[in-house]
Amino acid sequence: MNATPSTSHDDLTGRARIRDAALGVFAEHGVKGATVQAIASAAGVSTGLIRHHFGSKEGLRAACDAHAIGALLDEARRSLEEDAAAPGFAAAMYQSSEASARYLARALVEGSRSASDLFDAGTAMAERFLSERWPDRYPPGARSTRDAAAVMGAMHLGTLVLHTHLSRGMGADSLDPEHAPRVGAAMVGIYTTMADFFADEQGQRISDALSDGDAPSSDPREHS
Amino acid sequence: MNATPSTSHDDLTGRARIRDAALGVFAEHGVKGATVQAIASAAGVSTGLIRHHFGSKEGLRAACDAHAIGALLDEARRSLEEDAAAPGFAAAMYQSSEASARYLARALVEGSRSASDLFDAGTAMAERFLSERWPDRYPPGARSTRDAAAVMGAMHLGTLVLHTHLSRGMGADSLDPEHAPRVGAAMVGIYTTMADFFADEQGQRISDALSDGDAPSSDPREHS
DNA sequence: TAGTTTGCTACACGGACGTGTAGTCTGAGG
DNA sequence: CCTCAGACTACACGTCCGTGTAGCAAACTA
Repeated sequence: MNATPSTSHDDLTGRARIRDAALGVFAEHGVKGATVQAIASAAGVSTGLIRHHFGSKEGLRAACDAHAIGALLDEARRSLEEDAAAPGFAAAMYQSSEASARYLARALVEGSRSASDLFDAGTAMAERFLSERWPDRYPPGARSTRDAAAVMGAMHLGTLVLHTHLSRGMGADSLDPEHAPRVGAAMVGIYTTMADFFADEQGQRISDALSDGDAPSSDPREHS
Repeated sequence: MNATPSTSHDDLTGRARIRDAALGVFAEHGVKGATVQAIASAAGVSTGLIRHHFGSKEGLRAACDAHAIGALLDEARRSLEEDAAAPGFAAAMYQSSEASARYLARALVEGSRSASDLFDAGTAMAERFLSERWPDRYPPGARSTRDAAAVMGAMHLGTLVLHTHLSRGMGADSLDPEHAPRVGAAMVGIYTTMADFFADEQGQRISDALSDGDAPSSDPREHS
């Protein structure tokens, strides 16, 4: 009767087929853009069966949230309670399926409780990571620390949410496990390269201008 | 009769009010989730007037694309044709209104021709920026260069697309011109800090693992 | 002043979609 | 053999929403 327990003990059944189909259709067209008819067709069942199993479209969406994000969220919260830096969380994110990743990307934009909680958990982990390792630059609880943690979360998840455009630019599916490491490698390269840039004279001017509160004039690509 | 030319010579009129209202409703609920009735109510007009001015819902969407993204796209393309690094483009992005930024964020996820073109233009600028400044690390046309440019674009635009979550984490609207510079400042800090991290012993291991093609095990927050 | 265009509204049509209902089939338990 | 529960389907209902039509009032033209 409850939704979460039967997420994986019962797979291959109609219920699981519907959920997997919904994951894909929701990810591609959004919750509003997806129709139960399209999901039913993709799963090879009738619309009535969806209602039978999930009660309503919103119930199906909640089940998708629980399946695609719930496990990640649990892992993230477990990592936050432990003292050690999260080994399980990163592993869980990596082994989450491509379909779940696409769904999560949509959920982050369309607004989902689970997705928001996951973002907040990631931000909390980033804040602890920063303030434990560089307590002088990122004092725990300071505004600059919270800013940096939130921006870091947004930047990293940006590669997930914008995977369509990212894949187009890379010439390969950025969510495919075969190509995904290229994203991480590129990020490391960007970090070191941009650090050099902002240490230079011109980059320093931009950095100073940003600290003052006005826009720079020659930074290629800044957020809106 | 044609749609694009009258985007700004005629403001304050009903047409402009509809367009501005649509920008907000589309940004908040998505194109599918938005109803012409809701847009009409927000603009204080009837649904018939929307049809009179824009022909259809899709026509209104195209007008929103042209208004919110067209100017940015023109500026980006102009910057790409010139040799100098884009001063006008960054300035245009900064002075684009908050409503346009929200709309662009949605358009990037829901799929819009203009938004995709803008992402590609930004990626092209980033690629030129990288390969001109560090030709040894980022040779023009190399796969690693294209990867880095695309990832850089996705990361920077991630702070725009995920502005809802980012604002929650920062405790202030990240799109508000008053608080937006904090985002840029945080990014600069993250670049320098993470460069230090990846230069360390532990970070080096992660960096090496990413270059090999398998997932690391202790990086807090990696893309899916 | 008559005619035309333009901005705008009210209202109805038709289709799509979420939801509700009744019913069939299969398999397990007594 | 009976029955009862669960999986599953077919079909109808009601509503929402995009679209189409008709028409009014003001402004501009001649």
